[in-house]
Amino acid sequence: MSRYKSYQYIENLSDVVGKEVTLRGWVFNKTGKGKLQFVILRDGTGIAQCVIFKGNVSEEIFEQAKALTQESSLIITGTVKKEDRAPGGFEIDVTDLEILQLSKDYPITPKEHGDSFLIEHRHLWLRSSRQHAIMRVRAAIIKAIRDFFDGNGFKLMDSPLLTPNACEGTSTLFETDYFDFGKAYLSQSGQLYAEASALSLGKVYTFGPTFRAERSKTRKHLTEFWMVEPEMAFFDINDDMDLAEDLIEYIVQYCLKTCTRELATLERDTTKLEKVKRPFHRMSYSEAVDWLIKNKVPLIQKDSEGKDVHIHPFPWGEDFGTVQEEAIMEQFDKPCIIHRYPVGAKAFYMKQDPENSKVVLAMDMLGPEKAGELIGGSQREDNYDLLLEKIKQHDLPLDEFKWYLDLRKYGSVPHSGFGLGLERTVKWITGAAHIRETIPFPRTIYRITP
RNA sequence: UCCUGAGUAGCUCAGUUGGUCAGAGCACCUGACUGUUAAUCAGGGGGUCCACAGUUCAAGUCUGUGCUCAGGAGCCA
Repeated sequence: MSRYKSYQYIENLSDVVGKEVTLRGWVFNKTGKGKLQFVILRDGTGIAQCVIFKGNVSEEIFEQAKALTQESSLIITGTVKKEDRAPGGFEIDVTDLEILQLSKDYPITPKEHGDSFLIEHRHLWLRSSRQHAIMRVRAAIIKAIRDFFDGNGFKLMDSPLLTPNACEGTSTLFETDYFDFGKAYLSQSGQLYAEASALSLGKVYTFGPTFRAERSKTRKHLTEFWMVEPEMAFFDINDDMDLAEDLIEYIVQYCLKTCTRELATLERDTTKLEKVKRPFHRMSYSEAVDWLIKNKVPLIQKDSEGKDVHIHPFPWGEDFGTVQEEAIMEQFDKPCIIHRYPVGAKAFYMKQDPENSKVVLAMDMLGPEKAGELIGGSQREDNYDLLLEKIKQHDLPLDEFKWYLDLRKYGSVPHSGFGLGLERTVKWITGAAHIRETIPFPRTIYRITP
């Protein structure tokens, strides 16, 4: 057996009550009272209280214990006992300890800190209990996503990150100058490639980072974020919405089951998450507009002087902003899908509704508790001529989309898909105040370090 | 890009109408303490009040410009 397999971790202490163990970790906190020192040790899997009593160890060991500082690294040996007074529920009666490195002036104290101080110390902030819990929930959500798709006949088919053009034709792209043949861009969506993959493997998903050079500066936006995008041959918009509901229900229920301790650390009200069961709410864009009009929610626009202008009643055809989405979601305690948006509000590749040429077969899933847009998806335009027309209308470079049009030329089928924003999902489930807490090292418009 | 707000000790902040106004708590150092949970008690060190210019007898405080940060709009997941 290799050596590391015998390492004892705090999360498994319940198996070794009464035995002597050796733990490796960092000083999370320390308090003392004369001849008695309490060291809260963290090892990545949890925290355990280690007690050093002057009478039980050599003078040298006791002096070392007294000198320990926050985030010093150490190896500690002692007997495990169950102790309700101790954080974590177990206590180590220490017989020996070895300091690996004594930390000095660790910047993040157990007291309060401001947002910008913490984000500047993100590399250390990750060690604190809330951030630790959020990262564990993030890992659980990623596992839930992969388990869900792998268990339902999907194949992982990753899309390239370097692309020759904008997927949705907007100008919010990061440029690179490396290639001799001209500019290349960082991908803002893997969808177009996922469509090609779906026509090979049937049901696929692509899961990776995406990049948006939008100059957004809010607690819901990142410049670099992760997105999972399933794409399914033969799925229509209704299948697409059903799948989105199944996925979200699975993720939330998986987290409730496996992240009890983390959600408790985060003081998340889990009764709200327990309500996230199918069927979710659904309404068409037109029904949503009727609701906004009935409830006197205006369209808010800026005039030439930058002042807000409230427009009553909400005009059909305008896209929803945060005000409209939050107003609609206030009445619901589980997600709501809004579908069949006006043609002008959505991307070029979305299929026109055969029953109403003014709308496309698009759908957005909004989360409760001000979670915002979690999912955006659609049935794709599968008719060659209509898609060609749309590409021309949007002034997109036809050369770059030739391969994409081929998908409608050689065995075109109805197909659908959607994108789920990973960090927005993490933010919602953990109740994190800001999206930058939901990714290990956030990239935003004014921050690239650490 | 636009709008709003903030910048004082390592951290979080107070500082009134311009005049003992360089302050507190925490962190750190020294000492006391056998049950601490953000321990407690006593003592100690620690400052480019974001920068520059201006008004004034006098600016942390008022004015202007700049810098940095925050979160909201738009855009989006």
